[in-house]
Amino acid sequence: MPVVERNRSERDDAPSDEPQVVPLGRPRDPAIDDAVLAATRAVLIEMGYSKLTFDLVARRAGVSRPTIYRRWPTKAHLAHESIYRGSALASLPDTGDFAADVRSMLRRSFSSYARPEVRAALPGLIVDLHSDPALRSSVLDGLEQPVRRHLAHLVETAVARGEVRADIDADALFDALYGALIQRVIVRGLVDLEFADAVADLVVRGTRTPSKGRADG
Amino acid sequence: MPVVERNRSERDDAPSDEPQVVPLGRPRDPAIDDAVLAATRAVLIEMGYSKLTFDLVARRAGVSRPTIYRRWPTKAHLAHESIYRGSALASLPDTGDFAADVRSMLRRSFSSYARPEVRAALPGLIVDLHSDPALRSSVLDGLEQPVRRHLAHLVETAVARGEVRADIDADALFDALYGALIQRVIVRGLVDLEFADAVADLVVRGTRTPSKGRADG
DNA sequence: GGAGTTCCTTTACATTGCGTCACGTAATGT
DNA sequence: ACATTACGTGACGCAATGTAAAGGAACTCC
Repeated sequence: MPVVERNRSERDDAPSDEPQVVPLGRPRDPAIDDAVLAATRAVLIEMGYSKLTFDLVARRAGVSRPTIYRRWPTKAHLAHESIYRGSALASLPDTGDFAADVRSMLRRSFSSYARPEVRAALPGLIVDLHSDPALRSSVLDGLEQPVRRHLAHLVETAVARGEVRADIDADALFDALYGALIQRVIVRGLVDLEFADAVADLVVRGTRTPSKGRADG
Repeated sequence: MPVVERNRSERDDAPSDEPQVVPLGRPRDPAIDDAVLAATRAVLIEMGYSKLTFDLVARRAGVSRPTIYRRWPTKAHLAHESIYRGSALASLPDTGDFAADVRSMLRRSFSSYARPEVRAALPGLIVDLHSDPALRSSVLDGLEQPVRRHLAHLVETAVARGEVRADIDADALFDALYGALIQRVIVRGLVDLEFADAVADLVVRGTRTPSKGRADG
């Protein structure tokens, strides 16, 4: 689900009902995509986002610079797609146990953020997203919005069960949960899974209706 | 309290007991410092951190490029000091009311982060701090550590009063509170003070000992 | 098989920011 | 006067950017 509008359309597995336009000319070499993205991840890990350059990635991938430009218009696009691979965040938990579901969501996100290339790329990506609203919205639509919406759903049903206070704002809750995660893993560089559990526990306690507060630890 | 080691030492108001070394030669023009930092803030707001350039700041401040290099070695140093001015975070609240103190802390930090130049600079600064451990530690020592320590003190006394559970980790609590704030204000760009209050309330509720949970909204 | 199209590489180019230097002049202290 | 530092000007080599031209390669359609 590439966020980027590639020059050549219809390369992806989207099973559209369109008449399946077969592209003309020599096809792109898929091995080059993989090599470039892998090289990008390697450079991100070893040198960080700010020292990531097209030239460096090109040399490392054994590919020419114009070839990379043909696929990704900016460093942000390149870095984003390089860390997107493997972020299979499908199948969001919905067991009916609010605390367990929140904890599970946060754990999955934690393991995504904990990857070294993600830790190296995210802050720089956030900077660039500020100056490219188009990329920003497509990144968010693809990655963040589904999770945000799912949390809103979990909150809604938990409120209906009387388990969570009705004045809880799911949007603010998401920012609190994921902001904490980002601060811990990305900014501070600490990758302790216990933190994710602690934050989930803390926040879930905070959302509970006072009457139904359980007394366990 | 500049985080940067300037070339010319002892320029600041630190009332050291040293024999007060008077610098030789022509003194630095303080007006240049102000002009450059103001220009930096302006460029940050108008163009963002990634497009902030020594040349741009120099032209805007009516100053030569080498003059800026003489004072600040890197863009990160320059940006940091430009947003540091006015971040008077002295006098941390300690009234004995845990909830009120946490809320007060977050509100103050909120108003710091809400400044447009801070919002524009922070993510880029975080990136650069990753590749410059020296700058990183001096920035954190000056800005974050005092707040972090103060929160630890508040937690400690609240635990002693039986108001907060003993297994609460103050360090994790700080990351949760300030991560949420950063996510909301810096990453998402929303500057609603209500969020700061909501997060403080949420987290404080989560820290309470079950037995002493109050039943108000 | 040929035409048309796109991919890829190589080489090159102008542009921009970086970081530093040398020079001349100005402003302070001893 | 003298040493020392600050500042502006102009210039330098370096690196990355983004683009372009030219030539061979791979593919589809006719």
